[in-house]
Amino acid sequence: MSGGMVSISTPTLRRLPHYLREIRKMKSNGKQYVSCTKLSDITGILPITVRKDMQQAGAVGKPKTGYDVEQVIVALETALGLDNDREAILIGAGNLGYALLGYKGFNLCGVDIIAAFDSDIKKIGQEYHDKKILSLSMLEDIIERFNIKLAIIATPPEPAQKIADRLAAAGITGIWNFSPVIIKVSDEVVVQNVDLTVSLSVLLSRVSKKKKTD
Amino acid sequence: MSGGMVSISTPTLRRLPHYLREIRKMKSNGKQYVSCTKLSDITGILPITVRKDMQQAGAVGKPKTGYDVEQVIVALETALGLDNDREAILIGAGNLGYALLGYKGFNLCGVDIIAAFDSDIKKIGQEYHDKKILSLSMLEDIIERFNIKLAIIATPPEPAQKIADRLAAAGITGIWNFSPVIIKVSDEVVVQNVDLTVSLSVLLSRVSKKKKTD
DNA sequence: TAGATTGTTAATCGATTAACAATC
DNA sequence: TAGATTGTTAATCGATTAACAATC
Repeated sequence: MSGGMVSISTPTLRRLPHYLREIRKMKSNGKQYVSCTKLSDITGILPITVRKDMQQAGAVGKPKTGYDVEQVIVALETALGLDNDREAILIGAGNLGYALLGYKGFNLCGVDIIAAFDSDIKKIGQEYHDKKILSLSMLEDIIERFNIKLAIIATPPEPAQKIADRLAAAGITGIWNFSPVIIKVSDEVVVQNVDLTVSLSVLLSRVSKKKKTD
Repeated sequence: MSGGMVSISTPTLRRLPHYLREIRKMKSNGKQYVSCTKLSDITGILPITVRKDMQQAGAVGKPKTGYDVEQVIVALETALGLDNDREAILIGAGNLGYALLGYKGFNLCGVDIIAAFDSDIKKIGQEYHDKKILSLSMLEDIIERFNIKLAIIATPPEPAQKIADRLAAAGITGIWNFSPVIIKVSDEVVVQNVDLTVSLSVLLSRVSKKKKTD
């Protein structure tokens, strides 16, 4: 659909979901138009930044009125790749895996976890949040049979790289990695890391810096 | 202790934990020195970037030999604010909260969750991963009595802002926010967001962009 | 010594912000 | 019309990368 041949920068990509969430709220409140200044007020992001982000997302607005809510939602969803539903699998049904299996935010992104894998025989065959836990030996079979492209790694760090290798070989193109380790994959696979120790460290650093400068 | 009066940039702050993790491994393997090129090989980060990061962290190395493992660990821990232990509380004992209560990564950061809070009467009084679930009405009391400075918000988005207001008023200076909403606080409080919907959206966007350009 | 590595200074690149024109 | 808002072009800022000197 044209519109977005331009590549979207990572900082912008990170802000888009916030706009989308707020605009969806407005839509359900019956609003028809939204302006950058309005979004700026809500999110705390500078109006000019919002405008630039909208531009990158391929949204087109009308001077004075702003952006059509329906249209801008479509633009943002397309830019974020939420426009087509996706099925995902999860590897590692520990504490974090369990929480992710019950996480509702996935629906907002059009993602549905169809199965989870673990190596613990005691877990295999059980259901967590209505999702079946399968043996890791079935990994490739399920990926290929259901043509899965998206995988979530929620294992300890040690097996993460090997799991990633198996996923890539089986045809996975996107890996959401919660394991605190840097995973190396070929260029065809996209890895998005959520390293909680990194995030916590950044918080601690900022807090103690603030304390020092007081 | 001088060393680090210079403020550390966010991108650098994000990379430091990776170096720290790998250098700790080296230490336990008996290594005495580590070079930027070595760290680059392991992490995939450019050597010059590693060197610049080390500089920001206040690490001092020797030409030809590299950085003393013991010394650089101290430097990184100090830069990351991991040098003093911290007690934290958690608000919202749902799926995610439960997982966080059992998360081992906290120890690596010197953080210990001493209690969790929830509004659900059925949960109050129970123990998750050996941590007591307390009533939200006791929030301020516990924070002040134990002089807690760090809080983790793992509630749904709706109550998050109000919780944050209560936390700030009670003396919390650092908030780790897992709720998918932008929290507004005064300048004295540091908020670090872990918005899973944002992270997942970024992944989806990258995957679908890659698909288009093939 | 020679060579590898750190430390430092400069160049490049990209994101943010500012200024202003266009338009409904 | 007047004013608010988008769209666009330019300026600023900061992070990354490159080049090279210093040093063990």
